[in-house]
Amino acid sequence: MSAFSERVYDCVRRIPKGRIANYGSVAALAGEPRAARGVGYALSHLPSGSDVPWWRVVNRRGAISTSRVSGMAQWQRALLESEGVVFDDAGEASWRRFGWVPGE
DNA sequence: GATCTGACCACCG
DNA sequence: CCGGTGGCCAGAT
Repeated sequence: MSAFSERVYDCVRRIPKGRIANYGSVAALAGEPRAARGVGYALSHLPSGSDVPWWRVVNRRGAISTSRVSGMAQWQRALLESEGVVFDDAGEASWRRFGWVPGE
């Protein structure tokens, strides 16, 4: 694994339960402010048995970005809702309430 | 080793 | 407000 991926996983592990973070923020914390794409890749190929709460990572609008992967969106949404995150009619979580601010 | 692709985002126009 | 473009990372062909 590259150092970047390691940092990404570490940052994602820091996300508190019931909170969400976006790819951009995670990338920034990992040292690459514009590497959101790399974050998506890293999370899409997570090592089996990893303790990384990937489901707490959503897109900039607070919506599920895993729609591209069949079945994933439903799964992720269920996990987040079980942690207390609420999605509105647009399928977006209230960033103001659940958004994780690094350093909190 | 070049090119494409993918759970994306910021920056212009 | 919407659309195009560039930029980042890692794996696949």
